[in-house]
Amino acid sequence: MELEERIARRQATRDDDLLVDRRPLNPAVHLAEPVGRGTVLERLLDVFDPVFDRRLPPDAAVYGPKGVGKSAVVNALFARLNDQFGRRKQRLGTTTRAGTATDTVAFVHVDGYRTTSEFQFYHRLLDALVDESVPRRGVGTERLRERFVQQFASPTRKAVVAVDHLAGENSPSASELREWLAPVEEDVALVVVGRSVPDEWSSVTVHVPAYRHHALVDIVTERASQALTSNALRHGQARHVAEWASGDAHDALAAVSSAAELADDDDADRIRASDVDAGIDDVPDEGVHLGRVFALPENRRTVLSELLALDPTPPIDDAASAIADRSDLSAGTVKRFLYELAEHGVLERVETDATDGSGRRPSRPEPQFPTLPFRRFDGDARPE
DNA sequence: ACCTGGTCCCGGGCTCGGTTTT
DNA sequence: AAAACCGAGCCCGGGACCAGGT
Repeated sequence: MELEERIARRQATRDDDLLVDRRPLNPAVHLAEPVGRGTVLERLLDVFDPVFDRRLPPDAAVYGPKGVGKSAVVNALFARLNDQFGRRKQRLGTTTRAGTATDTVAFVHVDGYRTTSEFQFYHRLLDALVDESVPRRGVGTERLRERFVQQFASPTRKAVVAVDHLAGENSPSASELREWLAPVEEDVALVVVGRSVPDEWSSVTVHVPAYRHHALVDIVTERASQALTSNALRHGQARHVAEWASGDAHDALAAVSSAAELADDDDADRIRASDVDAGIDDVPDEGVHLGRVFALPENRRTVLSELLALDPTPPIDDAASAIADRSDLSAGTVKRFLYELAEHGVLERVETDATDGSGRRPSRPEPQFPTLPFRRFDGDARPE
């Protein structure tokens, strides 16, 4: 920790709040330096080894269960490698004459949650590769693709593109990505990141295993020490949460974050057992990652936060009209959003037992993500 | 048979960048 | 140079239709 940070923390603690800085506990935000992922990093560096000779590495699939730091590792590694081997961004349409510059390999990391169409795919890549702003509207997909392909007109220009969160409901599939990259397949390597290896994947694979217990305890302890006053989270509590999360850092951080907020709201001077229990309780089994919720379009997120304000959750129809009253969306649209979110696993429809009259029984939309951290962190610390 | 919940899908409007006309 | 126009993707609204329960 830097000296300045330490001093800032002292100042912040003067009002003796338990919670000094909640950001390190945000489960959707990765640390610049991944903890406990040494072997995975080595394995990835093996795959990317050709780049040290300025050659293009092979395609690769990075896979492993939820919350084990796949994105964290790829994100951190790509940032460093791009600093090392990527060239400064260049203007659209200008290419360096062959031989006047050394070969460069740009490393670009895009999020599949936010990249749902071919247009957006090229847009994000161009945004990372060129200096000037890339139009979001008013220009066709065809045109963007041409500009993208043009980036690789120079034989010295290459790129490694990582697409995160593959196999999400709206995320593109590996075969779609291959199609989109087909015009530049000689110059671009594709790295896919997801829960499993895509079908018919014939290139390299790198497995990211769940965190071991002690590694997860380290992560929780490290982040808690940055976020809270000292000893606010006891070691036994960290171990307890890590045990419960069984290797899933997202769930563990969500639980600790909620526990800290609850304790802080009560002006407690340390996290109590009841806070930990409540924090754990707020994290659904088999829920979705908060990062995925934060990646939703703004209107869906406002619908979600309005939904959380309704307690207890009413049946979908009532919920939709209540939310519509408080927003500028129509009840029909809100209803459709709720059904879509349930379809994508963000909400779960729970059948009510109300049997008023005839017709099919309605269901209530229950959140399938940690709601306390959602309320605290939505809007801030969103990448891109 | 009838009712209500749930799914699917498409037209139109919005916004923004590019292009043509004034 | 400014203004008017056009066309791109995206989002909302809502209708048509299907599913499940009495």
